Amino acid sequence: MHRWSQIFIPTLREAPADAEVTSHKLLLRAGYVRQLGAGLYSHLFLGNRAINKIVAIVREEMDTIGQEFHLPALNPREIWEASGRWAGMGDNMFRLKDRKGAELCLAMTHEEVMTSIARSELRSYKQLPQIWYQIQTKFRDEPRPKSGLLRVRQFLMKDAYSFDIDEAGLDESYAKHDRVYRRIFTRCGLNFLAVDADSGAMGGSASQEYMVYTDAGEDLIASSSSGYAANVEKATSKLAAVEDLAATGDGLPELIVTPGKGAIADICEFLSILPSQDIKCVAFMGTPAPPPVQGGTSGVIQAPPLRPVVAFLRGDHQVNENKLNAAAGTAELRPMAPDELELHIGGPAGYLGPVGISEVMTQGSLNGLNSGKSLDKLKGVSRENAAEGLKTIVVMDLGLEGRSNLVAGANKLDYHLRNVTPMRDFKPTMMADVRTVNEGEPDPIGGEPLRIGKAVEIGHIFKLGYKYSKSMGASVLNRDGKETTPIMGSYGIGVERILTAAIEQSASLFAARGQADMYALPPSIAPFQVVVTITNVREAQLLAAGETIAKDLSAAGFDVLLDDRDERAGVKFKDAELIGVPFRIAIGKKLAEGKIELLNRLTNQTDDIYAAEAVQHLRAALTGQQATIAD
RNA sequence: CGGGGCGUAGCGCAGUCUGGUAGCGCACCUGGUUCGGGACCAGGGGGUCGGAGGUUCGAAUCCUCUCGCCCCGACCA
Repeated sequence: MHRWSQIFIPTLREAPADAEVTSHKLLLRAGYVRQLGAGLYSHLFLGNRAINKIVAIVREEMDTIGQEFHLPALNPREIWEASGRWAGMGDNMFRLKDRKGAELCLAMTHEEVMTSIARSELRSYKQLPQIWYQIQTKFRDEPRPKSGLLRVRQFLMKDAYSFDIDEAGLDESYAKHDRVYRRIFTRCGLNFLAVDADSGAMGGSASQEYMVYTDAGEDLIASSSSGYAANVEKATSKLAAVEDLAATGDGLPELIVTPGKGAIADICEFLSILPSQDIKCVAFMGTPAPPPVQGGTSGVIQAPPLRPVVAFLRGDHQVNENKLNAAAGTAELRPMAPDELELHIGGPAGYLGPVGISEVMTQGSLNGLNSGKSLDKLKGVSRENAAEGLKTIVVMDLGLEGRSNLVAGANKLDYHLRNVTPMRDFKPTMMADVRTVNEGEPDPIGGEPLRIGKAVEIGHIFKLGYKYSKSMGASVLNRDGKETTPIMGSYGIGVERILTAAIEQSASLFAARGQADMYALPPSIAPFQVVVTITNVREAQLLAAGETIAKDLSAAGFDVLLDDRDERAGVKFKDAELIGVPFRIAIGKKLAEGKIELLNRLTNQTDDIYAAEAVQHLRAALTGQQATIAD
């Protein structure tokens, strides 16, 4: 039992002006944290208590599948060179030198250290599988720390790594983590979603993120009631059928004069067609993605040429640059300049179309390009940014598949074409899903409308494959006595983000009830489960009753904070609310009838109960609140 | 790194344009009244105005440089 009169809980009536995000304001006002610098926070008593409760849950659940380690946060340069990430991490890694001048870094993650242990210790398939985890401080020199505890430069992460002999083993380790993660987040009282994540250009192995919907989040996710959930970077949807236009004339592409109708809205109005009957063109120059396996390169490499990447989509669709990057093998896209449009497509902005692009790269050439082979060049071109004359990568979105008689730019100022039918009138390098899903579209599995919203990522599980075990040379002997590279997975949970997400989630519920800037934490992670508020400590009976009840609750195993301060009741009620403790017992006037007041802040329900029955009532309220954990 | 904003008491702010030696609310300390929803009265403590340099008789205020923090974007295994 803790006495409020003797502990340090610096609550603030007003939030510092620097805090903008709800959870940030509340964490500061409630005295959970204080800021030391950009992306650096001190956890005070309450904050640390909440974090410790989260850590305890994570540990308890992780111990059911893995073994806890504790690795150094300070790492020598060598192991990061071995994996190729000393250079790859760039400015995001904190680097320093020791007194001898040896280079070190503060680890952003621990694939390297774990793999180095595996490399030197694991010898036989009989030792596999292994799941090793730790709960430890990570350092990342974020370009822009923000949103309180959401994006910081030093934070607690539970990171786990699995080593298996084969893919089937990895699948199992991955599934174990998925199961355990769901239990952890459920026990922490979060309303979360597991979503398909963009596994990036490398490898293409599976990856799943655990997200909590909140406006404070930085990711956009799409989900539906049928259980579909995906990061918008990757999400897709079913498309309702669109009625094609009837052919005109001989049914072949027909040039029409459309002066000043460069915008889709204008051309649609001009021709009385729907945007879905028009072909949109989005053109980029793309920086090639790095090759799949990185070496420990330290020399200067000549930058590979930019690639002309042109996407054609339905007029009412938006291009998704992540998907387009994946399709074109690029890492970054910038819009084409007018002379590049002319060069690679052959038309002016506003009148770009797929018909008549003379130099379309073939799928085969693109594959070759992505594996670092031959360049499929366009002859006789000289412009610095013209990608050394690379042929144009034309990507047709699947939303155009099977369509006919569409309207498209004619690659000629003030002209469009009608009767454009994909595959007959033009052939792209490839067809791919490169559009962004929209709110309300039917999801691809159950056809239920998609909800799109911001979310914060609280965990991520990832099938790493052989990237680290191979580059760092870990191997074991298999059943046949042959050297075999173990396959790895890595799995992370952001501990502070669980706290932040829980506050955001609760605050939005309170806001919906009309109570601004209020929240209550789930009992499992709240710094205290209950506050016993003695409304007036100068009344001996109230004080004595409060002491007794707090002692009884404490003896019964609850985390109790006794507010024995000599303050007015209003101040104490306000503070009890601010610190987000889910239950409050008020000892006041009704004690004359032997009664006290139990407030469940999660349900906003108040009950008068007999003082002598406080323990049983709180126990009942707590179990009623405890989320059921399904296995 | 590009764009924007802000640094004055623990927190929120005014004062800066037009230079004259710093103020308000909350918090804090003392005394009194009050006591179930951030009390009231009286008295009090606390600030080299982010830092450095310059202009001036005189700088929170003008000029130069610099540091820090926040927001948008870029970035974010």
